[in-house]
Amino acid sequence: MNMSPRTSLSNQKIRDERRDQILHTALKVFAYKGFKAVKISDIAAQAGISQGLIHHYFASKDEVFSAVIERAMIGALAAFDEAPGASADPWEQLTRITERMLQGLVIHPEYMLVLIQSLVNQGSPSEAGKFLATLGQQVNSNLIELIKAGQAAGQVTQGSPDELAMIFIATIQGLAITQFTRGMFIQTTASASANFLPSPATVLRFLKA
Amino acid sequence: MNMSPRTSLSNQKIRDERRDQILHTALKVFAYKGFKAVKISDIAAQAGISQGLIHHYFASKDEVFSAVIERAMIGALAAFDEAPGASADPWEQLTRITERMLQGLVIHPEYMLVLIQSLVNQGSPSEAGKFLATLGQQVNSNLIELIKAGQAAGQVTQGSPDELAMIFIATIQGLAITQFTRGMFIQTTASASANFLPSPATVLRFLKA
DNA sequence: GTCTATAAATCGATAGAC
DNA sequence: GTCTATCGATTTATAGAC
Repeated sequence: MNMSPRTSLSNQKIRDERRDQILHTALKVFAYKGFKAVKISDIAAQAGISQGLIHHYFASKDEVFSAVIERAMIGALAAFDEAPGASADPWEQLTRITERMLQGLVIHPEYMLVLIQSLVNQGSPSEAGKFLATLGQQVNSNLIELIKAGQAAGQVTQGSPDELAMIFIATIQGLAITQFTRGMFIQTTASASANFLPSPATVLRFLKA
Repeated sequence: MNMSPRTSLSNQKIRDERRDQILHTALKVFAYKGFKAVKISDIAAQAGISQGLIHHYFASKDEVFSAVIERAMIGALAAFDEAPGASADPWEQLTRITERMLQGLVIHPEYMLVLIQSLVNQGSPSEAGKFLATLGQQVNSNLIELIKAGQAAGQVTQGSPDELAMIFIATIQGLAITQFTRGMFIQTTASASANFLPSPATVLRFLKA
């Protein structure tokens, strides 16, 4: 079994790309249909490969889903990462994080949707629940710290930081659903604004001191 | 076929009760697992009856789900119904509606959850989507009218009523999810407030003029 | 590495007994 | 009105060819 380094590297690259391709496709499919309603063949068809090949890269449907959830959760956490020359002003940070999340909902609604799918459906793979619980706590505590800092600076209204963080997360999650179901509840009267998400300032209004 | 009235009435009562029992059980099961993940046998087991009996009352699984969605949607609309001696003050009405919805989330989280399940999952029975679209528009326009009235009275902040209504609905939906997943993200530090929903006043803060 | 064919399990729906 | 038994269709996962 003498493999040249070149072949070995080449194969590894193909493997990585396929794996990535499968996860990328699976994200969209799972986000719109939920774990149980998705058939392996759905992902395969959308990715333009065979059912069998997916099982070559992932042992089971559960494993694909868990990998998708882990990715999405890490993406959600990334919204809290500091930009290079970021200010330390709490309110500006809250605004920027909200901005990122709202933009994320417009550009890649699948990330938040698949998380909601996993949250809402008992019977999703238990492995996926682990990522959600662990990384969800990080999101929550990051947010609470920021709210406390904002309160100390007199920018954020007084009140339980836990309660305020709960509403913030709830609003973002709810907007993801609204974004997804856009078109169902739109009035026939022309109202262009109904087609877009609210501004960060509007979302954060309930926090303003 | 000479049936005495008494037997006929008796049978009808049994039929109505069974049907109600099935829908009541199905609501909970569908809310926690989503349409596709639910087996007819799950509902049957939870209701203490046989699989076959469910098919005796409903032609298909789709039909059970649609009936559940219709019930839940009518329940959501009911939050807008006027109480007997209700005031005409817009802000008071908003507060009362919010209060009812939040109480509903605590007492019967299944109603909102099953609606979210149906909203989020493509591949739910199309019949169910009809109820959602029709009744969802009613909820939305009721809310928008109330917000406009509040703005005219100087109680609600200026801004697009559509946008504000969107955030309100998003927050309620998101809180339903939060309520459902309570326990996953609770910090180890003692914080009793993390176990409860926010007050109507806090939820409505973003609307306050 | 990728595909086709198939095995094995699951589940919605039906048929018929009580 | 209710239950048990079964059919038929769907779908995950595997086996083997290319």
